[in-house]
Amino acid sequence: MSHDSCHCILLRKAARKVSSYYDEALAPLGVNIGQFSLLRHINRMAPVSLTALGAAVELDRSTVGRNTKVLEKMELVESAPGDDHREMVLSLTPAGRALLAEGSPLWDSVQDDIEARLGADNTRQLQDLLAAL
Amino acid sequence: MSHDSCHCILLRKAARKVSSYYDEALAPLGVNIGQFSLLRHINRMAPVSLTALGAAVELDRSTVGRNTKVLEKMELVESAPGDDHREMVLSLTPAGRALLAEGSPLWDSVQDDIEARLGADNTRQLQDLLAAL
DNA sequence: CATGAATGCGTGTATATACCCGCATTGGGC
DNA sequence: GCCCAATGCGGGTATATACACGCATTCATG
Repeated sequence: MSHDSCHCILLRKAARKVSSYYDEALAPLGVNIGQFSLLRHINRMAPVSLTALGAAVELDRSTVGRNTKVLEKMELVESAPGDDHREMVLSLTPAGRALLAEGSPLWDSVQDDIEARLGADNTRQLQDLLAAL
Repeated sequence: MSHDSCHCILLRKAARKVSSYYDEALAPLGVNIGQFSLLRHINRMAPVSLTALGAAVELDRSTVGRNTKVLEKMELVESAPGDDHREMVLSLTPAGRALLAEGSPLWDSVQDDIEARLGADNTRQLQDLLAAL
């Protein structure tokens, strides 16, 4: 069987490699794919709490908190106390929205490259397989 | 198209999720899948330098150095200066070999579970697709 | 309305991962 | 045999990620 290559390690390698594609494309904007993905989610969900954002991106709340703090320092995201004073609600700054607009075509192009390399059927198949894990 | 879900983010999610399967199985031994994978490689390649090990697992040398340092503290791996005095060569301690023997069936069982869930054909397909990325 | 449970966060700690810099050692050209 | 380039490493820094703990706030129940 395939009892030599660990599925987990192969997945990690693939994730690192593919991440680097997106990171390179977004590098001119000074953000990486993880940050860009967060910006997209914040844009769509704003004003959004850390907990809700974490649930949406399936990352630990503390992870999201630390990652968004970097985006705040870059002045792409701003946070304010929510109506519920326990919450911090996040939204994009104008600069954040601008970056999203600039980055979208770059993101699209990486996405298209990957789909072109794999083919449409294989792309769908890959997504299905990943979801089935 | 699939222009909503980022291939990269999906891959990362899948990698985290699958990693957790292996991690849970190996938890009784006190190591995670990344460490277990390193132990396997060191066992196969010993005595091996950090640079060679990094090339084998496709990780940065400094990453491998830091990860193996943890394994050294656990006394699963030992390091010694190589013939070339710039190199540090790694090998498993008896405890490391014992852990590898104990862990192998646990690793196999996660591997089997995944393959059973996907099916043999899909497993192969997934590996091919990951390699094509 | 008062109090204990639940919720939301920040921080500490640990691993994973990369890149860069500086130091030590080695090796090749002369 | 000497010197400079190449190689190997450690440590600094930065992000990614999770879990556990403690604090503040809210809410539900009596």
